Amino acid sequence: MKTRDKILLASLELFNERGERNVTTNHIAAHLAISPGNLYYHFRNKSDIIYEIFLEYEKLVDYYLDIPRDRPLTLEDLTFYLESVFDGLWSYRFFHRDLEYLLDSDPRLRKDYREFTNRCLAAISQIFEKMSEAGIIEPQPEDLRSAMSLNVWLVITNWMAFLKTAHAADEPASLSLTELKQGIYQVLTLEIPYLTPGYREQVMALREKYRPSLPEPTGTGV
Amino acid sequence: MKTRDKILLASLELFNERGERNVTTNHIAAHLAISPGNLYYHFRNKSDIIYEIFLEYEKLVDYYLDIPRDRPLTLEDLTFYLESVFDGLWSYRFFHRDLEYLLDSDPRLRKDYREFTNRCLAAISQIFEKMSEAGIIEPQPEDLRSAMSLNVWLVITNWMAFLKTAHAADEPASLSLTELKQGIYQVLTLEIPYLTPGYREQVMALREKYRPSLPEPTGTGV
DNA sequence: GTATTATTAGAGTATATACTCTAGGCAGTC
DNA sequence: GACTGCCTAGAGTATATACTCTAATAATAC
Repeated sequence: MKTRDKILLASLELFNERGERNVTTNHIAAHLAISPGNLYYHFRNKSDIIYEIFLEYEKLVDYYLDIPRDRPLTLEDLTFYLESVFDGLWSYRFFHRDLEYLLDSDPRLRKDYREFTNRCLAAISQIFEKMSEAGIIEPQPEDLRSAMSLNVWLVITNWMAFLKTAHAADEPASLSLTELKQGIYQVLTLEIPYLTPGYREQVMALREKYRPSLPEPTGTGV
Repeated sequence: MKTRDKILLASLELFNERGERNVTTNHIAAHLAISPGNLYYHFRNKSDIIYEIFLEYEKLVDYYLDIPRDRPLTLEDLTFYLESVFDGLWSYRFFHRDLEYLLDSDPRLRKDYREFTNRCLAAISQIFEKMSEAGIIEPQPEDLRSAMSLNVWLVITNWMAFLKTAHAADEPASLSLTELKQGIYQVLTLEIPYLTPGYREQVMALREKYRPSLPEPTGTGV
């Protein structure tokens, strides 16, 4: 593997583990046992590394959220979208953690991320539309659909942050992909009232699969 | 005003404006035209300052979310809760921005914040319960109510972060309290399907007041 | 007034961080 | 073997950051 790619991979790994704020370029170089000079030969600065990682993330999600135009949506599609999006979120989980700071320090990233958000919102909205065409949910006015899409987006992108704050610091391996996917339970909660009688039970069963195991997802602990 | 209080106030102001990460103790001291030594006479470290600000925030929200036990809830109550919570969010907006980092660097804060979250979730849940008692929304099973409360919490606490990312960097005074309160529109969106026929119109009218003025709240801009 | 305590200034420090610069190695090519 | 272009090492730097230390000043108590 090329040094350049190794740097991207190691950065992503360290960022995810410790948070971008706690990972310096020197850490990354040390982790790879290469010199800082070497790292800076491949990337102009830290922002550039982050930007390239974002491009990967963007590509991945765009790929997942490619909605078929030629056929109606199925429940399997819905499951796939949800699972995929949370997988992506997990793989690039450092990103949403320090989002504001990252966007403030890189105008390119800010612009791209804004467009990315808009694409995601449009995709979510489209999924709703096709779900109603498929008779899974009741049709909704445009208005409501876009407000709901936004709520879905808010829940998805912030579920992880919530989980982290809900955890006690000393809990080992304090966040797992399984836990993260309980976010799907939360997203499906948003859709419950709109389900058609024909699909209600199936979706509720799907939702049940992601129900948090603890009585309270926040884990009062004390 | 005592120096100690001035430090807290200036810190909050600077944190809100520039983000905690971009504000050093030296900045705070300089802003107040006092010496770093003076600042450290009053606070052991930066974490202590943040912790005390959190205590204020906590106190404020706890005060707002004190649910009356002796009488049913009205729509005015609901409006008050929503307005107040977003006011609080606005006044201490730096806090949710760097939340994860802050919690990671101060175990005290982590513990307190977790309990705070649980109290808020309980309050939201209670509001739902009392709203159904008052006949504003249909009664819901405990299960659904707590999942919905969590969604409300996610939307509320992350609405601001979303707004900031949706903004272009160069927009002047890039975030206003008015805009922030469009979050109320999003929260009320969550409740629409559960409204009773008797209250539906009133709540929808209330929601309408907070509707974003732009066609798309994300402001494609380009 | 004097003693005591609370506050303040301001220079200073250890450490970290992002990033630079120079010198050189290594692979291929003629 | 020498030239070229890509890659790498590693020492080094300017700046920032959180925080300390000492001495002086104001406030208060008696």
